[in-house]
Amino acid sequence: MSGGRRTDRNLRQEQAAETREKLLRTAKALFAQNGYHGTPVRAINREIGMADGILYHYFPGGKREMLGVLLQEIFIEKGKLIEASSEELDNLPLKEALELISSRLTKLFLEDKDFMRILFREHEVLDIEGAVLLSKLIVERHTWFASMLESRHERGEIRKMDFLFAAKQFISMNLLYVVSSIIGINFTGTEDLTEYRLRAIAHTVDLWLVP
Amino acid sequence: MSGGRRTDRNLRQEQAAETREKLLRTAKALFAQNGYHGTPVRAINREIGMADGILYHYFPGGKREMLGVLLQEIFIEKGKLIEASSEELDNLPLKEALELISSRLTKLFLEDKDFMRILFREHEVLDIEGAVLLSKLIVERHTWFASMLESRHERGEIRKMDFLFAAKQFISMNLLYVVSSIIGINFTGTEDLTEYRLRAIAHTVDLWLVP
DNA sequence: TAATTGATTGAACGTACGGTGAATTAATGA
DNA sequence: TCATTAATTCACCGTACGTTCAATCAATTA
Repeated sequence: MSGGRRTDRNLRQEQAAETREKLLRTAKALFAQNGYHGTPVRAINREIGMADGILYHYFPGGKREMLGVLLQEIFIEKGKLIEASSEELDNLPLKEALELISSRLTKLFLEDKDFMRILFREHEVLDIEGAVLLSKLIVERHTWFASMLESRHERGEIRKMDFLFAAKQFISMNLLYVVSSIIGINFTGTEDLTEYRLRAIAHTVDLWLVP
Repeated sequence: MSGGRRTDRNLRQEQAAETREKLLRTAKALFAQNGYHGTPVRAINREIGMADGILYHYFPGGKREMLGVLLQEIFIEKGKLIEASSEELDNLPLKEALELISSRLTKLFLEDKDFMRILFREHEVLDIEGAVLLSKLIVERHTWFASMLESRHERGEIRKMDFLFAAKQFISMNLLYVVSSIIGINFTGTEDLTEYRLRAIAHTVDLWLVP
């Protein structure tokens, strides 16, 4: 109207993309809040104030396709986080290194806690191997962490031990808390995550440092 | 007919109890196989070859009531298992004691693995605090285990450390494997449970024994 | 302006499910 | 034998859900 020609090439495309994006964001929020099975397609449409058919215009595969798209999104994001600055860890003292690893691992899962719950509680709805991707992510960290421990041993910082298992143990302890909090069953006897993590690290350092 | 008086007091009661029991056993099997939400009431009735209304005759609360009954059953059973022979552990060498604890913990969860999955994946269907009971069961083991460690330290068998946390760590490592296998996501990078447990124990003993 | 394209609508479909209740059947006790 | 009791049947209800599609509307283009 009052504006000039056309500020963007096509308004339609732009609005369509916006609608699609709104659908995705709303679905993610509702999935997080009520779970996948707990979220009717209608609730998503209603939430953005559009009619029932709209979701199938953008996602012919329906609800399931949306979940797939969202999971891929999440995994790409997580991948970036965990890859960040692997080498700087080597130069930190054991305690700080453990602290960093622990906090990253925790963040990795808990920053999308409500949504991640779908992976744990409803992952049978996925044909794609979301679960496999996730466990690969973790298992690869085991060997990576173990080799870090080994080099620390060679530097004389920590005692000799089964490094792979030490890595598994440390990661397990952190993971169990996270998994517990995601599936809603407290296995660790702790409410306060930060305190738990700090004590876990102190305990581990105490056992690992050369006597 | 050919038999004498009446071998049992009342045939009706007997058959009714049998029907009720058949319903429970069938429900447990189907719940384990397909999950709670994945098991229609009709499937249970069809499986025992009876009509649709029958389930509500014995369980007015429907499907949900059945799950409640089954969970109580399971928890009573588990309680008995974990209580067994606490003191004999004290007299075993560290390695054997850890082995026993680890195997009991594993058995506790895995002997009803398929059914336990409901607790982890669908426990939101329960008003009753099945999850709370379960975590209590675990957390109480932490302190029990920690005090066992402390007395071993006083006997000079193991080094000084944060005993509560040592207990948590050991139990966590075992639990994570079990939880992984129940929810179907491999967090431990291991397929063979027995080997995993043995190595975990060897690693732990190595760290704990007095140098 | 007129034709075209595709985004959006909303009523409707089919199905699966949990649940109900009056009718039926068979065992029980008088 | 007959009345009573309760186990069992099954047709039926209401609802929630995922999904479809012909119709409508608005933006774009010729």
